[in-house]
Amino acid sequence: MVKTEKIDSTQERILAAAKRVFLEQGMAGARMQDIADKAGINKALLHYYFRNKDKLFETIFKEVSSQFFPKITDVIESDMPLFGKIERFCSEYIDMLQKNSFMPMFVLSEVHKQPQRFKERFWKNMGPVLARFVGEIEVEMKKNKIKKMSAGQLFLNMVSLCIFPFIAKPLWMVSSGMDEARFKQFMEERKKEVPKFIIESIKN
Amino acid sequence: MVKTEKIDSTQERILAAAKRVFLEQGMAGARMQDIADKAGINKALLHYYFRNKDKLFETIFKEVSSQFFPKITDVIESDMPLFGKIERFCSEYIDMLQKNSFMPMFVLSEVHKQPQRFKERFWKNMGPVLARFVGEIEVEMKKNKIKKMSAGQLFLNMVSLCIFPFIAKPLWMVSSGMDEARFKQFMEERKKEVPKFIIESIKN
DNA sequence: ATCTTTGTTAACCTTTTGGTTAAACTATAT
DNA sequence: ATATAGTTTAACCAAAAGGTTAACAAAGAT
Repeated sequence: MVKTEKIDSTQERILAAAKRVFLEQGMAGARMQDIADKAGINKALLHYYFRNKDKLFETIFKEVSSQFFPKITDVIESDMPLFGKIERFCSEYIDMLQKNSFMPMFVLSEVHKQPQRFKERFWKNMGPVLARFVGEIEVEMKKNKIKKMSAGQLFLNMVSLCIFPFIAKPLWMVSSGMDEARFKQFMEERKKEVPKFIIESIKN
Repeated sequence: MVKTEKIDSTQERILAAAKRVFLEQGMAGARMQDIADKAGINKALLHYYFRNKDKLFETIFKEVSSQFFPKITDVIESDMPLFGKIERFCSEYIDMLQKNSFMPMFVLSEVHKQPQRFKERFWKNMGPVLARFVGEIEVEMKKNKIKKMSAGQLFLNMVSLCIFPFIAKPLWMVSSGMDEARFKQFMEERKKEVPKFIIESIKN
């Protein structure tokens, strides 16, 4: 029906605008007026759809963060060899971040400012996912396929190498003189470089 | 003289308070009243010392960011072998960040929000520093001491592994269940783990 | 002693910002 | 046609936040 279509389109325009503004400015820096403008609507209408800034933010944060925490499960449960899994994880994760390059800064910055709130509202069953990956790594170590090292450190290395470049992107572009296209290409190379770098380091 | 001492002590209390608040909340989230309270003074006095929020922020940002951008020069110009330099760089940098763990998120988040402003006001002669390090790496590659790879990628890997853990610290603590002490220990181990990880990967 | 400069405060002003209201418009069902 | 429920807006409000003023205190300089 026409009605539903229109409701959806307005709501979607709001969500799209809110996402853009929140990702760029963060919760504290975002202005409701700015969101309304970018959605092409009146500010009151914003409050009609989402009672207040907090509710709107939470909606966006939920959506964005659910994407940010990668579904490692798929990769782990596949029956590839460990190195293949690392390759796939890095490559797919970097690829996803490339399409949402503001995501890491947004999520981590907000968690940074309100870790307690984050823990209470968003941290459901993320623990097991990490634990499973760490577990698998430890198995490979015992089988002597890879060097002995802290699985936690290795995991942190992996995500650091994938995520950090997007957090440092503006700084990196300014200091290296790369433009958007060149940066994209640089990240493209990284999809292969990062897993190679990791595997080279841990293989026995 | 007594006079100067008192001026300094008030100004220093302001700067200390401002640093704390800006590092925790960022420019947009920081409140002048909050800074005044934490410095134990009237809000008007804040404006007496620093004309406005922007000026105060700039003062803090300058100070913090100058620390954040490490003086690689020292390390590079020393006549250690490359691997020694990498070890020293990582270890010293992680050590410094451990004493200022909010620094990375603060600097990068602000650069992220206003890259243009940052470029104009703060980006003086940082280029050469990076270039020099990259240059040295390329020399080692030609001497076949290390594997051939993009020096830019390698440099980005290095800083990623050093900096990212502090950006993800709150998230990591929540998801791994580490407390402050355990995290500190974890980072302590990292001072050796990171350079080891890198060297293991690049050595020929 | 008193004049001047510097430091400090309480009270006030202005702008920004999140949020509300009441009225108008739209579409659909009766 | 008209009642009704949902959508949209202009105008408004209250609180928060940045910033200013004018008066007062402290310390030196004359």
